[in-house]
Amino acid sequence: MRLSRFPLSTSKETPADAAVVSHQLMLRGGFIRQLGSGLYSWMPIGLRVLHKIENIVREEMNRAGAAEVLMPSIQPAELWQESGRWQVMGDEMLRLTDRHKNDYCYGPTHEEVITFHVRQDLRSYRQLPVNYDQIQTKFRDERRPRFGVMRAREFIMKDAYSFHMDMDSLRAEYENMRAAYAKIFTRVGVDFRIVKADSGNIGGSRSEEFHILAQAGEDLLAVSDQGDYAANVEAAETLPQPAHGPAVETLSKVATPYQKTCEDVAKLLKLPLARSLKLIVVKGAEGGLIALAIRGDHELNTIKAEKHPKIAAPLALASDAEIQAAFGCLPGFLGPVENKVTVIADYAAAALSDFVCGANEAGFHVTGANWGRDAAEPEAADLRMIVEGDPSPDGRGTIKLYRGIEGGHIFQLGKKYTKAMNVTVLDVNQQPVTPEMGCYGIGVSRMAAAVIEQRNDINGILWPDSIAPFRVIVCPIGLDKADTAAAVKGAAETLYSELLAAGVDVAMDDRGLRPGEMFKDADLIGIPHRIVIGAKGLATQQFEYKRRDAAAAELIAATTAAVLEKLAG
RNA sequence: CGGAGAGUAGCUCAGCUUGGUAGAGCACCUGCUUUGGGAGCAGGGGGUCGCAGGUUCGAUUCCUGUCUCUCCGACCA
Repeated sequence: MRLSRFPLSTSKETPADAAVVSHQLMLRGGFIRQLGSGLYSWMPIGLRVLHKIENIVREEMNRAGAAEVLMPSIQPAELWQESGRWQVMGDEMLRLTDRHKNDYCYGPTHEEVITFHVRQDLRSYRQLPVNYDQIQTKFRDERRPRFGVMRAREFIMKDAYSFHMDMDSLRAEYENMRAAYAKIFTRVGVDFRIVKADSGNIGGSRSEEFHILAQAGEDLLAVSDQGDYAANVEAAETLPQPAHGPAVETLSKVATPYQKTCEDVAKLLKLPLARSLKLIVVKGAEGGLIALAIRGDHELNTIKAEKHPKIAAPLALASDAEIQAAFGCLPGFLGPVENKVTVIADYAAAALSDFVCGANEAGFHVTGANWGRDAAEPEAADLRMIVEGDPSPDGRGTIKLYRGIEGGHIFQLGKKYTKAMNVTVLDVNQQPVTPEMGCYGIGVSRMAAAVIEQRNDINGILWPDSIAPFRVIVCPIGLDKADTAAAVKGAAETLYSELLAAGVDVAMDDRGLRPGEMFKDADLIGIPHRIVIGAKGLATQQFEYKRRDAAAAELIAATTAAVLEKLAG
């Protein structure tokens, strides 16, 4: 590609609205342009990157035995009503009505559509297992789109859906996809980590996320410093603790007129925060209220809470009025002592003795509270967010927290959709069987941003060769100098055409810019290899070669063969 | 959805408090000069000041409404 004909629009200034480095560099380099909140166009240079990522994904999916399809982005409401998700998805799903007043949505995902097609086409166990994949545009009406294409509303996703006669087959395909994903992430050139995940409203049992480690990541990951344990904090278990110690202190009421939080109470009483206890009151699965007891220095994990059989899902906090009626005071002074609401305590909270908690009376807390003596021994459960320093749930090492960008997510869905949508195939005994299902997603457009988060420096992006918009850029210098221009131009043109002939993805910077501008642009847009051709070097039959990530340039022989050798190494 | 902020030239922003019909830098165009890290000089083009009302002789400026965008939080395959 000749840059003189390639619409490249770079900028020196950092756009005001971009908060993270990938968004800033994608805008400065002209990779994307914003159309509206969470809506981005991929400009020519950006689309080259996107296509390279897509091609890697496509190749590896193909190699792993998936069959590519392309499904509509607009989907009829009926399918979503069948699966039950027309209600569940809420405002995140963009709903549309056509001229006949029929309801549709812009697909946020495609479980329903593929299941519909499978129901049409699959009759026999002989047709299974099968895995359909597609690379396609999704729309999710995020409450708060941010960070450019990292969390856009419209985005490109590779999704895949597999169908199986039994769980063994599903598990095998899950492993197959897991391995394919690892290859994809490796080829794209990112540092990633596979972590245990919550499956969210998509449903199903086993699920893992592929995270690209980066400070700008929106997810927190709990990783053992010794073992293999790694999980999204949403899904990271905490371990049961030994039974609490004996009561030593006597229960006494203390005035805490202005202290409503555990932090404030602990500060006032000069006690460690870890000896305080808070109650979070939620609705029970069978109606009524349930009080969740959490240690003052811990945080409730709402996903764990709503999975508890006694707690209503989705999690619903009790209203102030309900709390007033049940406890006789408002949140800020609640405690398990002398109350009639069922308490479920987090393992760590259940292990407390001589703790501080609300007195169920506005303006007062109690110290020296003990389970068994002052409050009924509670049911203990895993309810809290894991924190740094916790023992690893697998018993090996200690948890450290990292930030990650979710680049992929794989699920064993089981029969959730095939059952809801009445899919059956005949087994060898001519009996109808509801197939098991798996699904596997990669955020293709997000991946481009995630790579930049990991690979950038003061001058711009450092693309890996595999997804760079161009692998090499040829920069002829001094094209306006009457005496040497012809020689420089000739050498550059020869190199350019020979690289093209050799199948190298090369850009020729024939825009006639000054050297500084060419170098700044090449660095900003992250071309991994740069060949500079100038009169100086040609005088000694040399080109200058510089890797984007190298500190300095080096001189090489002024031949295409020498350049190819550098690219190979 | 709660809180905060911003909409003025392609971009980054000033001007608004105290009303008198708009500026800078970058970018762009022309010419000259320059050619190894976003050069220099000279000249030039470009904005119904987000939109709609209101107040006023007069509104980018004051008032009201509205739309959009961003940030923090909550939320989220």
